[in-house]
This record gives sequence, structure tokens and C-alpha cells, in this order.
Amino acid sequence: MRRKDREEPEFDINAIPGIAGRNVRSGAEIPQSVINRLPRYFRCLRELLNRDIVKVSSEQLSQAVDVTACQLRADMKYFGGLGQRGYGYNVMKLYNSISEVLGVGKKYTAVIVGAGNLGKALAQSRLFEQRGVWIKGVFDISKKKQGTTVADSEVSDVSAMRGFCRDNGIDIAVICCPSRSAEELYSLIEGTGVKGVWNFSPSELDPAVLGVPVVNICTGDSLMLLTHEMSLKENEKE
Amino acid sequence: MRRKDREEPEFDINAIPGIAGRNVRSGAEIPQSVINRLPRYFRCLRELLNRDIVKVSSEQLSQAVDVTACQLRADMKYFGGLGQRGYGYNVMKLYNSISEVLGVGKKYTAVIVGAGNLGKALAQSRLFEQRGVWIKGVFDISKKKQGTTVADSEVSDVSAMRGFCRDNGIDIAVICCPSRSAEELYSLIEGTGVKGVWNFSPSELDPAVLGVPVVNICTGDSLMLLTHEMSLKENEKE
DNA sequence: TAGATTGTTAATCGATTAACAATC
DNA sequence: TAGATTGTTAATCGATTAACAATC
Repeated sequence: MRRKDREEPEFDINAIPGIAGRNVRSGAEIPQSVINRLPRYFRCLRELLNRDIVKVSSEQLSQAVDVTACQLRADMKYFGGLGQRGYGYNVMKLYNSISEVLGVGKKYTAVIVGAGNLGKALAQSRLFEQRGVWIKGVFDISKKKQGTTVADSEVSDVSAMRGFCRDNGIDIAVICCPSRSAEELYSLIEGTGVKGVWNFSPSELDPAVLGVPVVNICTGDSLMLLTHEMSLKENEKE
Repeated sequence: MRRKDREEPEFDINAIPGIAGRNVRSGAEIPQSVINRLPRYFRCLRELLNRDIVKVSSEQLSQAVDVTACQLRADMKYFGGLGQRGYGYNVMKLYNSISEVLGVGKKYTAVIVGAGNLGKALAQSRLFEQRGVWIKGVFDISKKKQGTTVADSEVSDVSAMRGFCRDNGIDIAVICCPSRSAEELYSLIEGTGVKGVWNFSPSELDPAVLGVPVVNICTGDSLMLLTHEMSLKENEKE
């Protein structure tokens, strides 16, 4: 038990919307610190593949992804013996291994919930197709949006979402409504068989509620980390 | 002009005597691991303030942000003695200190580069106003977009961006073009006095190039972390 | 005071790094 | 073989945790 049980707090801090706990996953073979670096390795290896580069040394790759060569080799040990002493790593093999761990290459289906500017931006990007995710449906609360076409899908009312996800075995729900209504939409997903939630709304969603992986894109947090860095730099000068 | 405040009241840190700028030690001392948790503390404390909650214990706050109470208290030591034994922490004081470290509450100006769906989504969000950032101009390459109005600004050609930033002392450039052209736009910023770059394009930008803080939003990476978690969960079942 | 809760210490845990023997 | 580069070890560094004395 990580935390001790105490008396009831005088207010229920967990009832506050938009501040969801993040569940810390443990027990996986590959440490989270390594997993977090994999997307960068992935991108870099993809570039090398595009350039028909066959092999790469830990020294070269580590420079490209801005880690130490030591660290890169340490990370690679989780992928079995993909390197060859005196030679380096085979780009294709490494790319394939990392892709597999990241779950890229599998086929996923997704719905976009919220057909505003953000939803449209995501739908039109190549993010999904590049990673094996197919947009199968788009939903919005607004009657105005319904009937318009986004990402080759006709926008439907959110009331149809639950049924759609269940009937079509949808894997991922992409929540991109601009407001606090995200929590209601999130709860709608329960029992539909959706296996993951990608959340762009300003409310952080708690994975524990549905028991499926949730990745929250906390844009505001990132803006604050930028202003923090800017402050630091400003103070350095003085 | 700026929209009015809606849900969130804003607190003018500088209007509170004896708090701002006093009890925070130099930002350089605070480890990055702690800094990365501050935005979550910030959001939670803001919610508590909105509910007129005056004090909070490390136990309560730690539950809300999903860290251990120990860790929360350890983190707080970087903010001077804001807690009181047997009592807890004053929400307002803590909020103000964290705001200050994050550089929230200072006033910043920004331009949005790219007036597509993503640029419009950002411009229309409340992200900026909530953190003291004013959108002063919007730019796009496309002649079609030029002349339209986004976030109360008329969209101008990117050729005008350099001059605009220089003349108006713009602090932040928000890059939200959907393509690889981000690198060219990024290089345009050099010498304009822009102090930070917030990048939503698919190209990761290197802070070393301009020597200013850059925060890259790597949306694709985040999608892969989601599919990774989904894979893990899938494998657990077997 | 008595109860509550911080601030801090020391122990633990995990991640990174440097170095080099193994070996292609 | 000779040169190159991995895989791994041991050392270091930093972050987290548990426990409790300090003290409000």
C-alpha cells in the first residue's frame, strides 16, 4: 500500500473535475523511462530507412536522438541482441523491434469525438494513417456540424457514438471537444469495448474510471513549461 | 480584443502584498523532475481556489495529483516554508509561488504561425488568456487565408512576420503549420527577439539552432505511447 | 495540552554513465 | 589479424520513499 488510509478529508478532492489521477503502471519488463525514449528512436530510424541506410552505430544514432551512446546501448538491451560488435545495428531490425513494442503496425480503428477545429485538424493530419489508425467515425454535439464531412466521415450526433463503437469494434476514442464536457463524453465510452482514449480536451481524464489506457495531452501544462524555461533564461541574464 | 474571463477567475499575483517574489528561491535550483510536476499542482490548486478552499494538507493534495504525500512535501521544500505543521498549506500562497516559478502571471505576447484548423483551434481556446499570453498576430503562407480573421487578428502573409515580431517585441511564436515547412518558419524567427517557440508541427525543432527555449508537442509520439499501453494491456490478458 | 501535519533524515530504489572485455 | 563497436559491469548520480522528530 503506497498511501495510508486516513479520516475522510473535509472536502472530496477526488470529486474535482479536470484533475484526474494518473495511474502509474508497473511490472512491465521495459522501464517507462526507456519506453518514453522509443518514439524518438522510432522517428529517427524511420528517417534512416527512408534514406536507405542499412546500418547505424550506437554513436551515430545516439547523436541523432540526443542521448549518450552508453544510454542508447543500455536501452537496446531490452530488444535482444540486435547489434553486432564491430558493426553496429541493422536499421530495419531495430525499427521493426521498436515498432512492435510501441504497438505500431497493428491496425486500429478510431472515432473522433468533437468536430471543431481541433477535431478537423487531427482528422486531416497524417498522424493516424502513419501509425495504422483508421478514422471510422466523427461525432459532435452541435446540430450545425452534423451532416458535414470530416475525414471522409459524415459527422453524427454523439448520441449515436456508443452504439457505433460497440457495433464496429472501435479501438480508440479521440476526444477533442474544447470544454469540460469531456468528462461526460468519457463516461459514455464505458462498456463500448473501446480500448484506449486519446484526450485533447482541457480536462485530464482518469484512466482508473474506465480501466483503459488514457493519454492526456495537457497543452496548457506544456505552455507553462515553456514560460518557465523562458523565465529561467531571463533570470540568467541578470 | 481579449475575451472576458469565463469559468476561471484570475488572480493578480502582484496585487497580493508580501507574497509574490519573496518566498521563492531561484528557479535554477529546482530539479526538472519537480518542475514537470508543477503544472499539475498548479491546476489542482486553481480548482481549490475556485472552490474557496483555503488550506490543504499534503495528504489531500497528493491524492489529487497522484503523487505520494512524502513526495509532495519534498517538492514543496523548494518553495520555502509555505506549510504549517499541524495545519497544512495555504492554498493561495502555494498557488502563487508555483505560478511564479512557472512564469504564469507575467504578461507575454505571441504570434500564431499557420492559420489552418490547428492554428484556429489554438487561437480560439482559452489556453493563452488563462496564462497571460496575448495573441497579437496570425500569419499564414496561403493567400486564401490572408485577410480572414482569426482570434481577432487579420491573417497576414508570413513574409510580414519577422518585421511584426521585431516591431512589436513579440515573446512567443506558436508554430502550427501542418508540414515540414516548420523548419523554414523556425529559421525566420532568428534575430526577431522572440524568446520562446511552441511548436505543434510534425517536425521536432532544435532549441540549439536559435538558442531560445523550444517546446515541441510531438503528437505522434503520444499516440504511440497510447498504442504501446494498449498492447501491454492486451498482452496481460493472455 | 493533545492531535495533526510538516520538514527532514536516512534508506532505498532506479537511472545514467564510464570503462573495457568480448567479439564481430 | 586489426579495427570497430557492442554488451555489460561497476560506479555514480539523482529521485523516491518511509519514518519520525519538530512544532504548530
